Amino acid sequence: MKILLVEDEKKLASFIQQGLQEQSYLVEVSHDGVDADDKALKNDFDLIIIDLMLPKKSGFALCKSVRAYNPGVLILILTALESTEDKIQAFESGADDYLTKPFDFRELLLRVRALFRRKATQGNGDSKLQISNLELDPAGKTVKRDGQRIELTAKEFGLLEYLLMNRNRVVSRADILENVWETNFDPGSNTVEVYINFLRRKIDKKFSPKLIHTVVGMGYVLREGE
Amino acid sequence: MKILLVEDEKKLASFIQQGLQEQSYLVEVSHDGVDADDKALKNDFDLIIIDLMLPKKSGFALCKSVRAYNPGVLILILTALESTEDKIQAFESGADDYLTKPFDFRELLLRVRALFRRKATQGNGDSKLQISNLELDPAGKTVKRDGQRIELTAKEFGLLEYLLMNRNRVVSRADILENVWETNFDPGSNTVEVYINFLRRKIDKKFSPKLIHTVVGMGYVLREGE
DNA sequence: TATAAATTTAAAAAATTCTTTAAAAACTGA
DNA sequence: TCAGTTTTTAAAGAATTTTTTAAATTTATA
Repeated sequence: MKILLVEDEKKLASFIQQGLQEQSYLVEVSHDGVDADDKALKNDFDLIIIDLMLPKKSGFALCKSVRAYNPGVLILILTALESTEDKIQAFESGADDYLTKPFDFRELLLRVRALFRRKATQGNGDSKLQISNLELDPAGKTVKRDGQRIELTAKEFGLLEYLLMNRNRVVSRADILENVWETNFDPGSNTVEVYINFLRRKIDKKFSPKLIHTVVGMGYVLREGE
Repeated sequence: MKILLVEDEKKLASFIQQGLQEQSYLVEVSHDGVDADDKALKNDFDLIIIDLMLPKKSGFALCKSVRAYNPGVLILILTALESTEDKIQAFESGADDYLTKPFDFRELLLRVRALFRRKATQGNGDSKLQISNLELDPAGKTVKRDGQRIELTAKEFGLLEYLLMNRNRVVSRADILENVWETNFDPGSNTVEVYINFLRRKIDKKFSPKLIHTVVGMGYVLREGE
């Protein structure tokens, strides 16, 4: 994932850059609006993080211009201003999200992840996920097994989607909690187990082959073979 | 996993030490920056937890110096200071993560685990491992011999994966304990031997050539030749 | 070859992990 | 607010895995 960070405060920029790189994102930094516009045009970034207060070209202007020639890119606005006015203007300029300084780095990370996730489920609007006779449509939020529509709640859907994105891969409870529940910890609760059970009841019980398998001591996996 | 804890407040240090040891991490404690620097140079720690306020040598200085001669080690900074300035400085000094006091011990544990996980997944492509007609898929946690699926438990799988990563290399019982059981000591038990035999029964007994070999007095090795 | 050390094997005991159910808590929408 | 739904917590029992124990076997060496 390639990210362009546009921030003129150099210390903050390098702090954010480092943090993102540790999460193995590819990060380029630009310190003013004109340079950023240039870089954005030449490279294919997935996400552009823009500080509103920029030299040479305002964040809003940059946002608009980038959006004009690249409708697909994600844009996250950073700013010291909390005003509703500014939020509105940000979104009107084409931003996808908005974060007020000062912020906790973890929060930035959360937003970034959420944006990518959103894009991922959006981008393949027509590419449904499937395995065996189970089909999931991320756009329409529907699930079918043997052509038969199955109703899932939001969490159930999220879990199934995650398992499906990782089919044939064993995912641990921690992986699931992190990606579906978006929390890293769980002091001894069994939410995941319970939801696996919910899913099994709905998508596996009356059908064959069984798709959800538990791998004791490791996690769960969605696959056709035993 | 070996951890060095650098914290001058002795009560807090021993509290953290105890908590980490209960999670079976190996923990050494140092009460000042100079001693810590010394220890870090002589031993091969996986993680160093550093309190910023230290006698003799500041946390930042320690962090930098440790990072200079050991780029691979993980560093977690503890501090009473909440300022963004300090966070930035911490990351600039080469820290991997940052935690503000007072903290819930479980949160510390979380961070520690996350750091280890991050480190582990860095070099870890999910490419399959194989030797002769034995194949192991780290992502799907499956093992095949002659194309035939073999069921292994978590520990058996971990052991085979380790042997496979070290194929043609004799690994001692101590190596195995450290890397598969993640403990360095074993008060006169034969767990490793027992597990080697579980594995032999499952992956070698009905197949040829034999792959697991005993090197008396040294350990075990996975290889094709005798 | 005899003896001690190291390794293998099998069985049981202990510990952990999973499933399932039920009920409490937290949301949601009328 | 209230009823219905969804999500989370809790707990018991089942299933499986891990560890221990101890005896049998093999290997090294004096």
